[in-house]
Amino acid sequence: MSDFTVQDLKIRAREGGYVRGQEGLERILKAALTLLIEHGASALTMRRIAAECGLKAGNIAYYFASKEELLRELLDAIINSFEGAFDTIYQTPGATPDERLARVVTFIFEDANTKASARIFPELWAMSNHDPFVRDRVEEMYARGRVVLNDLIAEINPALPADERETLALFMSASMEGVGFFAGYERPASAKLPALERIAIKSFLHVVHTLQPGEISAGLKPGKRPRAT
Amino acid sequence: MSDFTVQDLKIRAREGGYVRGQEGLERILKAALTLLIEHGASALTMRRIAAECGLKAGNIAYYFASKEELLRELLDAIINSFEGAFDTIYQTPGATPDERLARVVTFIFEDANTKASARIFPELWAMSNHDPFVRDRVEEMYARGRVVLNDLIAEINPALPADERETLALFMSASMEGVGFFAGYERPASAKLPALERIAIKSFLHVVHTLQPGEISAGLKPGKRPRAT
Amino acid sequence: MSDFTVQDLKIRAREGGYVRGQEGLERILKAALTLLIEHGASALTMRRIAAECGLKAGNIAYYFASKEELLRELLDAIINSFEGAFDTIYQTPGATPDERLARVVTFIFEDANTKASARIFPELWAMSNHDPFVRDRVEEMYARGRVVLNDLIAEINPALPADERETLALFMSASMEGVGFFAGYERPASAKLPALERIAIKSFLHVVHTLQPGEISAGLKPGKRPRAT
Amino acid sequence: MSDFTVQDLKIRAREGGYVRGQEGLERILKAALTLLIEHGASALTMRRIAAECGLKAGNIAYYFASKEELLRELLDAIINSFEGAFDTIYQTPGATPDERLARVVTFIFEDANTKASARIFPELWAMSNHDPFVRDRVEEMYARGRVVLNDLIAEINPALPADERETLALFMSASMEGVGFFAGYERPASAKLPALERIAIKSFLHVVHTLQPGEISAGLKPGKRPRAT
DNA sequence: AATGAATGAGCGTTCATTCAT
DNA sequence: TATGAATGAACGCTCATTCAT
Repeated sequence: MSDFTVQDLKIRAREGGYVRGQEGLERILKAALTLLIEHGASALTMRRIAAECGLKAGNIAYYFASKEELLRELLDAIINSFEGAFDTIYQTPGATPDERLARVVTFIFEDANTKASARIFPELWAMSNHDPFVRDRVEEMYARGRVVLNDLIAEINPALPADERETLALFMSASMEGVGFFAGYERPASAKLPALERIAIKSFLHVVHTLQPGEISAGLKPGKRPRAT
Repeated sequence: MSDFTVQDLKIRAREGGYVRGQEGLERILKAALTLLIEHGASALTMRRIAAECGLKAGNIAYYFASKEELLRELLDAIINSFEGAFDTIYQTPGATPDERLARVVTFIFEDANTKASARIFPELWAMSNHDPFVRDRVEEMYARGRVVLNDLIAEINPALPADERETLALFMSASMEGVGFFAGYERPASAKLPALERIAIKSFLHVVHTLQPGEISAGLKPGKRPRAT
Repeated sequence: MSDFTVQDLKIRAREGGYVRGQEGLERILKAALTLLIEHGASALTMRRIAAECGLKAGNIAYYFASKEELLRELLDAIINSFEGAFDTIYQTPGATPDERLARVVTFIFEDANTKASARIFPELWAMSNHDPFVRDRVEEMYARGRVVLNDLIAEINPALPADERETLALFMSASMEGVGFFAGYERPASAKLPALERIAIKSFLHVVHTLQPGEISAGLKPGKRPRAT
Repeated sequence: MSDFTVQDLKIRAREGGYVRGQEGLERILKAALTLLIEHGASALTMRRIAAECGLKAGNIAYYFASKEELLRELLDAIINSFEGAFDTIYQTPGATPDERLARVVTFIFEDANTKASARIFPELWAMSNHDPFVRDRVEEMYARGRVVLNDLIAEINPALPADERETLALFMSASMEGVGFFAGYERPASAKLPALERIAIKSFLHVVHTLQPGEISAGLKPGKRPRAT
């Protein structure tokens, strides 16, 4: 995933379609992805997509009943691609759980330094604000990504109950996403990515190792907690 | 700021205008903000803004020479409002630096649970991607917010050199922003915000207290570091 | 007239108006004329006129009930100015009628080489195509200019009946106007103006001197006539 | 050409289009020409053109990428039409050069008495004032028309040097244009066209026959010349 | 006498979509 | 499959005009 490009877009097979039809479908979706990356969601007009893939606007209607349908298929393809990358990379073997956790962080940060990720994710976030379909798909993607973190937390800190484990995974995932936004590809702070990565690994490992069951549960005044650490 | 709403938008005074003109200006910018929050940046068309505030499109052009100018004034007003809130809240006195840091985290997370923040910030991020003006203003706002974190880090861990302090402030700020995205207002995980807040406070305080000068500098394999924690 | 500028615009006195009112009126009309000369009839919008004279668009409505009224007053002022110039210069004394006719031609050609004339007249012609008011005023102006030519023709060739005299005056006037269009100020052929002037004088004088009564009347095949000359 | 109408507009073939597309193109340009003739250049708005030819404004944009492009194609079509007419009529054989010159004058004056010419040319002149593209195309058209006059002058008065011949052709062309403006179709003086035509033929033939080489060159006081005729 | 504020109509243009070919 | 042609709605913006201040 750290070098995901337009070429890697995973596009659904066309039901009962001929080879030619599948080709057209892929050309259209890859053109749309290129535009999304290079010029943002506002560039996703039927005409521009058509121009980008050498077809005419009218022809796109043959493949997609509406623009909305096109966008949803594009979103599916994008998310499938990222999820595929997640699967591959999370399976990377590592000596200890700590090392494997560190490796996941490294991978996420490398990905954030990628043009495709740095451009696509903010667009997805903005879209998901007002399009429930996008919101659900994006949420689903992240949930799937958190599974790996969850497993690692369970290995490192088996005493932690499942819901607290999930909250912790969410914290780490969200934290890394935030760092990606601020210090990703072409961001002014992107030079600080290695240092941020070390901070992330250090603090994540510490909290995973030291979090006590019940420590983050409700009823405790958050303002008081810190001193206890 | 944690309950910032459209009503709180800080709008510049109109020079030499009548009362009616000032009202018009405020109606327009508040209508634009409402649309941004409720329907996203793509809803910011002159006609929709006009309809939202009960004016006609031509009259909007009387107040703003171009749509771009309107958007920039809106952005200024939004950011001024947030910065004003920052100032107020950061000045809240606290017993110890740890407590004040915890309070900042609490504040940020409360704000993330606000509809306005949860809706506005993702839009700003998406706009930033293709509008340098937006990017600069947003970046400037966050930089200003990091100053407070910086000061707190310096109090807690005076040995840390300035650049590492800044990187750490960036990490915390970005981390909180990410959590806000995932667990903010109307997000499925928003119920977990209190727990996430405790994790954030715990891990931030730990890393601020324990980070050694040079520890995050280049030359160290990030994959090896974690074990040291 | 050969050095007519915006400053020379003759503006009607404002009935019962105060000094200040007269000033405003003149500022507006001179601004309009400047725009007409510099940027053409399409630049004559209320806003641009207002901006040109330092007023606001709303204020122009105080002086002129409508844009049409403004344009008609502008047209009156322009035509009065040109007619005034006609009067002055046609009265220039000359030794012989031939010399006076030559002097008129010289004057007309000098005027054609003027920025104001070269810019204003084509606009007037275009306007007059679809605005009867403009057409009538322009026609009236030229008719008045032809009176002088008429008198000169009567002096040189007294045998010519009045209607043929008028036709001849019309021919000369129209001919000069055409040359002005092709070789006037900033036209590619404007360097040829002196030579064109000599051709005009030579041919006009010849035809005025030699035209026989009835020679141009109907009933004669125009295709046959030439050989008789 | 003397009876050039909208129907005769020469419109370029549409490449690779359907029959329907060619029809659409012609409907649009003819509608535009009709508006230019009937209501002037200011009537050439996309919506009015669309209404005139029974299409919708959006469809005009399908044929022409911009209004400017439409206007340029219209101008090309108009000028091609006039030039085509020029070619046809100038080739008309005539007994003597004098007769052929007279015939050209007759033709030009007949054309001036045409609604299309009387309306189109003033608009073209006005457009020329602020649109270099129009200026160049119009100038080119007239230059092409002058070639015929040039050839006739060379036949009648071979001693005249080329540049003086060209100046003389310009004078005649401009003179006729001016007469067309004053006495063309629907002008109050249009009844006098036959008489003006005879004057033109008489005076043109005289000056072409009698002009001496060098006579119109610089150095001679124009005010003195006339007496010599 | 002048400005500020507002309107309704229209501008050139782009958009997603439909449908015949 | 693919294009050409057409539509209706909306876009940002300018216009002349009106009216309260």
